[in-house]
Amino acid sequence: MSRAALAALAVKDVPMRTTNVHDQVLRAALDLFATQGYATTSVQEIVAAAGVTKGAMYHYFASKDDLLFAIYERMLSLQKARLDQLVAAGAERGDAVEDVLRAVCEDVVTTSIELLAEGTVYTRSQHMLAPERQAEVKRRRRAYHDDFQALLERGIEEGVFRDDVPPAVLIAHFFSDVHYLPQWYSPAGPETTAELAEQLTELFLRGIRAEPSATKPSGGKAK
Amino acid sequence: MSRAALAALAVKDVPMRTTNVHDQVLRAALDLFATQGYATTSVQEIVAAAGVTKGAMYHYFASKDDLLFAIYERMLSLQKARLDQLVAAGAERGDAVEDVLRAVCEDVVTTSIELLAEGTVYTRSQHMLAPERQAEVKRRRRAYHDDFQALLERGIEEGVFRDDVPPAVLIAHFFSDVHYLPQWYSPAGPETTAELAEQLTELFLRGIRAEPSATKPSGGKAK
DNA sequence: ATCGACATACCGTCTGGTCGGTTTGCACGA
DNA sequence: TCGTGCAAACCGACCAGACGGTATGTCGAT
Repeated sequence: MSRAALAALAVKDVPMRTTNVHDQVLRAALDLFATQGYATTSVQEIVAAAGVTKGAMYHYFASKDDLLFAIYERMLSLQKARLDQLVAAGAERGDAVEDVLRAVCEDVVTTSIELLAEGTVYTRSQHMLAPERQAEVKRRRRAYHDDFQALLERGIEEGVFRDDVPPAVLIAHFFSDVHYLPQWYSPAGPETTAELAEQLTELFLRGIRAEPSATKPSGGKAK
Repeated sequence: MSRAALAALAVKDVPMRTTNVHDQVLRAALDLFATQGYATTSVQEIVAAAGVTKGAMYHYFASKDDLLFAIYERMLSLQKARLDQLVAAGAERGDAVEDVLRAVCEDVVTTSIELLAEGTVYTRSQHMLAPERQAEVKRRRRAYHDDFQALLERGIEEGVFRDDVPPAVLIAHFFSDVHYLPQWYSPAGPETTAELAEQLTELFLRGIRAEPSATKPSGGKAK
């Protein structure tokens, strides 16, 4: 059931509204922002690429900034929903922390590859957002990290993850991989998305696992 | 000796020319580009912050783009020089691959923290460079990665690093940490730079080491 | 007749870059 | 020591154009 629910959260299903213009403009903006950057893309270019007029665009969006924020909003909502979904499913099944974390990490990588253009924009253009919007993005990302951190801390308490590195560093270590994807990953490359997600997740997990030596007396829960 | 040579490559020693104006303008540009972004910073702002006039600036720099490229140039030269230095020193001493790699990684992290502003600009503004300049940056970074990859491949051949993940993925896994630093690291944070460099390097190395099981018959070289 | 969905023409602002001119630093001959 | 010449350093007013955004109008559906 939860698996089906997760599948229902596929990228394409997150609404870009039903209006055609809204849709088209946002798609064109995402594409242009990702390839040319926000500042170097004019509203004229966007509406031309979308096949609409400036009047139409400004009927649906308050400003160019609004257009940019819509891209962030969509991405943040989607990723947060998937994370919540996976954590809830893991809790329901009583999965071991490491299994939940592995599922989460692989999902984040996979989703980030599907949202490669959004990822490019996210990294490059965050500082172009209006200050209040920037704060909103930070707030949302913070909320996301908190959920992720809770997972890590549970693992640390259970003794399966190392406790000699601050959780903040562990988080940065993982999300660096995710945020770096748009800068090197090419769909034309040799690996499949799933393989890459597995590999990156494995590298991360291997790095953060507690040393097998000096196991605590607390009962280890086998898978 | 090589240690002294490395120390001689400190950040501050890389020339920003001796002319005061050149110096001042570049510093102001770096600062503003890092905080506001390239496109949203006007030449007027830069020269005002540097305390010079536009005429003076255009006497030393051909264009705004030139200003941006100078920042990249400086950073790339410095990092490449340090990498070469460390690899050469390791070869001279006959160090084990893992020790050389550890030294390199820690140095990259440390240097990247010293060049935090440059790192911010690097990630955000690469697409604003003139196409030829963009290609030049890519070329330089490629050269850097090739040296790094040689190190990894030597380790893989010797059996100390895992061979079930492509080197390209291993490289991305490490440099993601480096490139992500400007987005989360704060000098006001709890860890010292050296600690953080050690931690990130350790996480990386732990991830890429070959499994201790199934050791190859080739003689393992103990440290 | 009212309203949402657009189209079109237009505006004020700001930008990167230029250019003619002036000042400064300095070698050199008398 | 002083003038002289000359190039490099520097000034700042100016420009052409592009940009985000708006005001006003049209049109079909209800």
